[in-house]
Amino acid sequence: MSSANPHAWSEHARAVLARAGRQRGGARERVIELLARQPCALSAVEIEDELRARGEATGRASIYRVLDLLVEHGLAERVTVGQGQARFETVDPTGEHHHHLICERCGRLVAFDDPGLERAIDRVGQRLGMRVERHDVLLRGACERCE
Amino acid sequence: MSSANPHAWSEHARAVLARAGRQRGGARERVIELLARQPCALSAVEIEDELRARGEATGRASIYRVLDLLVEHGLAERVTVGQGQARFETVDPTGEHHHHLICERCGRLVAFDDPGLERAIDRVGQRLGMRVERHDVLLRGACERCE
DNA sequence: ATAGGAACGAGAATCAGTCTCATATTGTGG
DNA sequence: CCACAATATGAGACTGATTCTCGTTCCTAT
Repeated sequence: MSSANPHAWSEHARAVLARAGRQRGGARERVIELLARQPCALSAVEIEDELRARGEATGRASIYRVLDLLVEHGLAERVTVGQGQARFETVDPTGEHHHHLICERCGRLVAFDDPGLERAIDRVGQRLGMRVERHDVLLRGACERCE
Repeated sequence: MSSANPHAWSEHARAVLARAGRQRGGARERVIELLARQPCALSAVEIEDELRARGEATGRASIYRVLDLLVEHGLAERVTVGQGQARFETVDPTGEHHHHLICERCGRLVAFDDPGLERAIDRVGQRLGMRVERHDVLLRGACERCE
């Protein structure tokens, strides 16, 4: 789930990085632009392939660097959906966040948010005396279309 | 978190696999026995090393095969904690399950369960019209010791 | 005891992700 | 506009986990 306005996110991302003293660069620009217009999380390999397909081939190392940088600055989130690869998606500047639900029939990945779930997680953290800084929730099952 | 009674789990696992028409075999037996007595999730590599250390060296392919088989039959669960490797742990035959909380300072992995969280997840599924068959929850932060 | 399907194991292959290092860009101060 | 120092980039080697291949060995129902 990218922000409703892809442009807003990419602008925001550029601003945050500039403020952090980062110079601009082609690879970064390409990754940011691509990520900005995605409806849901992409893996690094998908990004690499997609950029190459568009004739904007970009070094793998740069892609991972940009992704790390975005995550580090809270601009993107690393989503671990499957077994072996991480996916990345933009984080809404307003701070809203969400979780995913994956249909094990068709592979569709859907984002959702739920205040009740967030509250339940907060309570767990308190109960266990742990400072929960982040949490990943992934629901697996059959989506409406596949049921 | 294995079942309170490791013996019960390994017996159960053997029974389920026998019922499924699987033959017995040394590698499987070794992995099941090892898994049965673990307090928490082990990675495939840890299993391989631990077995070798005990003089029960077992082929890597067999370990992964056994693990897949266990997951397939609902006897074990794949827990994706970090970036690059999966961990596996026994699933209690009674159906009870739990989630994990990882301390990002010391790497300690702790299991917990929480009915409130389960209820919140059920509600999300209903609200979204999805049949949620499984769910993964991972809380990341600082544990009491590290805070 | 034996045939045929399972299970095994060694090691090669794959795949995501990381690292290295030489080169190219960027932005600042002059 | 120029030089320079900091940063960004890319090719490709490398790593570590997992998967694949395939010949061998083990089970178990006749």
